[in-house]
Amino acid sequence: MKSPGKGKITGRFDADCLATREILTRIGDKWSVLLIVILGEGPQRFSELKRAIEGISQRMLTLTLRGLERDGMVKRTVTPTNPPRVDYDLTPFGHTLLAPVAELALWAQRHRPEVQQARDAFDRAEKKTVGRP
Amino acid sequence: MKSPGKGKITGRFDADCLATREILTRIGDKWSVLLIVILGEGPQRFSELKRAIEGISQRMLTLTLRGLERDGMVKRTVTPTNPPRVDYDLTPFGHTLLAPVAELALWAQRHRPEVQQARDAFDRAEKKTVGRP
DNA sequence: CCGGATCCTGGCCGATACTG
DNA sequence: CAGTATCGGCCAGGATCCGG
Repeated sequence: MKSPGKGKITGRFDADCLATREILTRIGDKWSVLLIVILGEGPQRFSELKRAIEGISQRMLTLTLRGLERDGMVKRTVTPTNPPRVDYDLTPFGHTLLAPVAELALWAQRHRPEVQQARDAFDRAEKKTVGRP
Repeated sequence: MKSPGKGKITGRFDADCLATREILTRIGDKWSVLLIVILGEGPQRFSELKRAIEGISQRMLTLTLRGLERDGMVKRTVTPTNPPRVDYDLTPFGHTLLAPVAELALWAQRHRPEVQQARDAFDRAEKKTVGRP
């Protein structure tokens, strides 16, 4: 988030929407939710995660994990063998987030056709408005 | 694009996580959730929304509303008086999204202190690691 | 194997000005 | 009042090299 202090948003949603925006900024990025869901199935090492996701860059995987770790949702465990081994796991706190996130994911899966349909209809309508022969 | 035709992400999350990413891309932006919540209280006209949010630019309000309308979550109603009047409202479909979103928002409000705390702890620990006197 | 550092690009978003 | 158009800054995020 940005620096608060000047942050007056609506007046009545003050704390509520600030909190919501904060968490949405965390998990609303490109990879966080996916990581949370995958880690929800059990601990994984770095390279497993990287292979599991397959579209993510090493950099973003590291950054996203760091962010989640910083907010207490992910636990990072280093085993100083050679070569080194690093495992990531959801904390109990992270698990409490898993529930509402899964809820949202479920909604997404259930209603995807409707969204697609609405989207197509909208685009068709727009095209008609624009293309006036 | 990596593997055209055979888009394999994780193998089993294929459709699920695609759908999730799609919806998160929609509502994970800067203003969508806020708009959904506000519109959840009833229909509002453009200028009311603009005043209600107070930090949003005219441009982003328009764009966000368009996006939500495109996906079938918001209904736009024009009353061709003079000056013109445009009302926005959640569709029934939009209302079904309101529930899981509210769930998430609730989580955010409930757990904000813990996040803050974890964040602080993490930053302190990092500082200790860096600053070796 | 893990992840830090650096460069670079696309797009998001805000500010402003202009139409109907 | 409601919306479009244009410009510009900023940052997320991908590619790559390097170091432990």
